[in-house]
Amino acid sequence: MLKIYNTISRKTEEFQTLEPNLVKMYVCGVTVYNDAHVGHAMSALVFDIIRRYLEYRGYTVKHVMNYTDVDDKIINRAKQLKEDPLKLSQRYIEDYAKDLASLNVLPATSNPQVSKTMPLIIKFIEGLIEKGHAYAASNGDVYFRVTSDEDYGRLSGRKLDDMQAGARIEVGEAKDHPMDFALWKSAKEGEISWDSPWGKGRPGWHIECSAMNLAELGEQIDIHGGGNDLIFPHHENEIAQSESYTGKEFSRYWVHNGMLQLGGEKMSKSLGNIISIKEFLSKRSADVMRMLVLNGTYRAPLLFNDDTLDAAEKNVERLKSALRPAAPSAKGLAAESLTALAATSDAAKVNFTEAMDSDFNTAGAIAALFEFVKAINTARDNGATSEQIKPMQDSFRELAGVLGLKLEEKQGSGEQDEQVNALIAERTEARKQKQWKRSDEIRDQLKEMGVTIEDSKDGTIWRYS
RNA sequence: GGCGUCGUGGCCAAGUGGUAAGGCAAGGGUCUGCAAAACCCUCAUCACGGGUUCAAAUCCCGUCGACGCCUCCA
Repeated sequence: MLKIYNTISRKTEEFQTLEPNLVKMYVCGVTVYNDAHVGHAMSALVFDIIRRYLEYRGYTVKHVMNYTDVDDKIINRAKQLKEDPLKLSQRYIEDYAKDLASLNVLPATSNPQVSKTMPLIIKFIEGLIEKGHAYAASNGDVYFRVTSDEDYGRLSGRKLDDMQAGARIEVGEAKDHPMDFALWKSAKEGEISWDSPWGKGRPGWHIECSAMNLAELGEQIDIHGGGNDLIFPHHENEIAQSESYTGKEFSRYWVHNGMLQLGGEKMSKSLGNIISIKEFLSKRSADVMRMLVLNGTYRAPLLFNDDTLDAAEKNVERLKSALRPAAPSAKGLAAESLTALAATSDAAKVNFTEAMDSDFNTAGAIAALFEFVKAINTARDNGATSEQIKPMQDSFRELAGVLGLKLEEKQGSGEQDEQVNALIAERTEARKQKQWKRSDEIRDQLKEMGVTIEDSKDGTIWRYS
């Protein structure tokens, strides 16, 4: 039985879908005006892992991730670059899609964009006005009336009265209540805008997601996800809008990932402590980033530093060690040992599922994968043949795949391979002659080429590292 | 100040009532010409102070501390 921690109830609940075997999951994507950073990667990875596990559990997952391509920041950046805002955002949408692909994140089922959802957004706002949940101000802005929603604040656990202390009405705003938020913002001179019943303008941030949800998944969804920095006000406001509009419970489960921490602080554009996904991938592999996430708890802050990354890298290497073949000359394992091996494999698989069922306890799932590693490596050390360990390796690889780990050994060109093989042949000959100096020279040379070698009774094996 | 999450070995981190998973690092060993990898062994009583209970890291109260949100943010 899969259990998921639900932000709105602050409890871990049994997971039940609205429709049998179908999960409708909406995850807040990014505002596209700059390179995405590893904090975005964390969120994308968390929901990729959740999606993959749900699919492994037999669900069909409709995974929607939006792109906010209409926004103040985009407009400002476009102005700076003297580029059309929609072209700019389109450029970064394609860029982000590439980043995600290079992280082995499965593409969402659909990626709606604000600029392409405009008619529904306007219709949505009109509906809210009709129902008395929103009002058009004199300046062309439209606001959501928070006092019209009795439950306002229930996701973030805030009461309207508590929130008013810090609330301010900015100059130029025409709100009835300080906490009212913009559904539609009237356009300033020369800005990109769309026609609406309230004049030229563009939608506020929150209404987009409500509208795209409705467009892609309907009135009710199973899982709504995003970073926990979005709980208030973004998700709170989404709930207010959607439930006021449809009169139905919007999302059954609210799932929020913790923030990536760089030097004890959240990594964010506004703090300027950013490492882009591209920069990261120029130094470490996608598996390492994913392992960093898997090794932690998706809801907790994730420490991103050399120590945690080095450990993640070692973890990945260790997992890979289980996939290596046995020596061709291996003499084989007795039947009873094979039975024990199969039993270990089954137990590890159960542990994996139990961990993941428990609110996606990926750290526990990784521990289960290490059970495989130990069992496979021990079997190999004890003389199992490649054939004998293969079934367990297949199970192991399948589960690693559920977490999105590729565990690929680095590949070289055929030319390189030949060169390496030639050097190894020479070294083997030198070793036969006990010419240790020459042998070690070659080993150093190979190391410089990025090749690690291992000698054993059955010969020398090597790999790119 | 308000709301929320949390504080487990040198580091990362599972575990939410019955005497502490896993990984990294460290030390010892097997293997090796030496290495490397793998394997074996060693390594914590759970921030602090009270309380509930036959029994608590796990529940309750308090203290201290960290982080997030309260303004754009994954």
